[in-house]
Amino acid sequence: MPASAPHSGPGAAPEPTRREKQREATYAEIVETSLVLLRENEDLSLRAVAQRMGMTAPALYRYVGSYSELVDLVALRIDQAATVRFAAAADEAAPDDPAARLVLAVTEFRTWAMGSPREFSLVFAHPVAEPGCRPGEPLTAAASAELFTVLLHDVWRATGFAVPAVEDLPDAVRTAVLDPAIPGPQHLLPEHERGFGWVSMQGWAQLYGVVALEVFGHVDARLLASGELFLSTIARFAPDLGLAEDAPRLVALARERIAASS
Amino acid sequence: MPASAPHSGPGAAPEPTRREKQREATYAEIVETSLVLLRENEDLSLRAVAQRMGMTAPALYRYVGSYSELVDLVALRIDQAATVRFAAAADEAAPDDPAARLVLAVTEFRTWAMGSPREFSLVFAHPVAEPGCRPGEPLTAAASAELFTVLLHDVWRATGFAVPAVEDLPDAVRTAVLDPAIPGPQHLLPEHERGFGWVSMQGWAQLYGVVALEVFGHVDARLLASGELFLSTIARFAPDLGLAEDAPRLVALARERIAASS
DNA sequence: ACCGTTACGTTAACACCGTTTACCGTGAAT
DNA sequence: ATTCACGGTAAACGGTGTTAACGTAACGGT
Repeated sequence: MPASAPHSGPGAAPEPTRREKQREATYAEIVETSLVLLRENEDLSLRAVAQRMGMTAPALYRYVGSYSELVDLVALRIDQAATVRFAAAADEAAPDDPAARLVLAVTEFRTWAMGSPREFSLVFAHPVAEPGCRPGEPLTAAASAELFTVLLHDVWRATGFAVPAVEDLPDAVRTAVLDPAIPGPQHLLPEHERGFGWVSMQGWAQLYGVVALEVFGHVDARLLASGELFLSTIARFAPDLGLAEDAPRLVALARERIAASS
Repeated sequence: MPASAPHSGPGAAPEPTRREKQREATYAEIVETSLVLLRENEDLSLRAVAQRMGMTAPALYRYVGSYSELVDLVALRIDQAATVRFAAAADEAAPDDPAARLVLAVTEFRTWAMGSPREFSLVFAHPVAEPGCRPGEPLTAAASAELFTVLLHDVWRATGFAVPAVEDLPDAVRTAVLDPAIPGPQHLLPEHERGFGWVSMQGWAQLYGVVALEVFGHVDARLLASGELFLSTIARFAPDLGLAEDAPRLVALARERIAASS
């Protein structure tokens, strides 16, 4: 370990050397080139990425250990990029309207997924959990999940919807809720309010479920295009979030956004 | 076209000649060999299938037009085989207990999916809908979907749960419901009762969603193993099926089955 | 019973893939 | 100025889907 740079006190910034910056740059270029390939509907391969960068395939092995490692990296990057898109959608609503913010974000999630099915598959339909992955480990590609959790949390603060008591939860749920796998505001909650995490997971299951169903097309094509299945999912979940009164407005908001993006 | 066989009246059975039977046999052997490969966690490739059959890869092109066509065929076969498994699970309940039959079948669906993630992915996380697929076309690999529709229909006949009026449905939903993409008992319903199809689709979305989420592991691993997310989905949907009173019993039934299979 | 046609299988080859090996120039560090 | 790790290359191995050319055996009609 080169303690290299002078004038760097212990714990100071890593002081990236020229080599390191160069390396970091090509690292980023590799991932970015992969994104371009996906966007242009060509298949992602080491040779294709290398060729677009003016390199040869074996050179990439100086940066990634294997093809699947590249895929993991790309999936992480996609998740990040998509998340800023979701966040931007949320920001189209007023800051004091957390329900609208949540609805806009999840609607953007659906729009993005249906417009970028390859990317969606890479991030959300991948064998993310190896059997050897020990339980309780934080999930990868969780930036979007964290965003949705935060937005849901804001709704909770606004409506104060009912949340199950921690002691009433089944054992497995309680231990999972007390030690969340997704980073976010749950960690700051007092233990007796951690039931919120359970509602959050159920909501995520609803959202992921209907979007995956639509993306993979296991539903009537006409229904799919209209987005009514997605809208009905929102409408059905709204009451659990203390938004029974707001449901028509929120569904209209989502419907409008879907219509605008098609 | 050889009108070949003698004594074959018009419209009679195709009277399969020896060649045709032989062809059909190898056709089936190809698919069956593919299933074995999947079951043994080896990757499905034309060469691997051919080798196991004592043939060479190009010979398979006499039967399938391409690799992806083989995959489609295998997916169809998997769906069929899995469906008989789900039906067998349903038959473990009394014939006059349609709610239990439905719950056992969907629980078996989850168990199967988590035990055979490769097969599940092949059938349910595949680009089933090409952009050129015109709307209203019957879905492939719909045997399981049809089974669940039938079971749900039996529940409806028993409990008579509320179903939306056809004229109240959004346009896209109404046209889809009046001309269902999934074969099943909906076709026999009078038009004013076709709202059942909408409930059926919503239920399918719930089931598919939570199972896909669990299979692809985008949820806390401990939660996943316990199956509580799946159970809560059942509990949440039961009231919509007129099974509010029955919910605890049905959830207990599902929980018991999950515990037995792990 | 013969013959032509058709179906079914082979081998060889092409283009692509991930991955490993051996080699080598350049640039940073001592 | 020398050393040496880093970042690149070309060549090669085994694998994939796919096509072309070629043989052979079985069927159908006369």
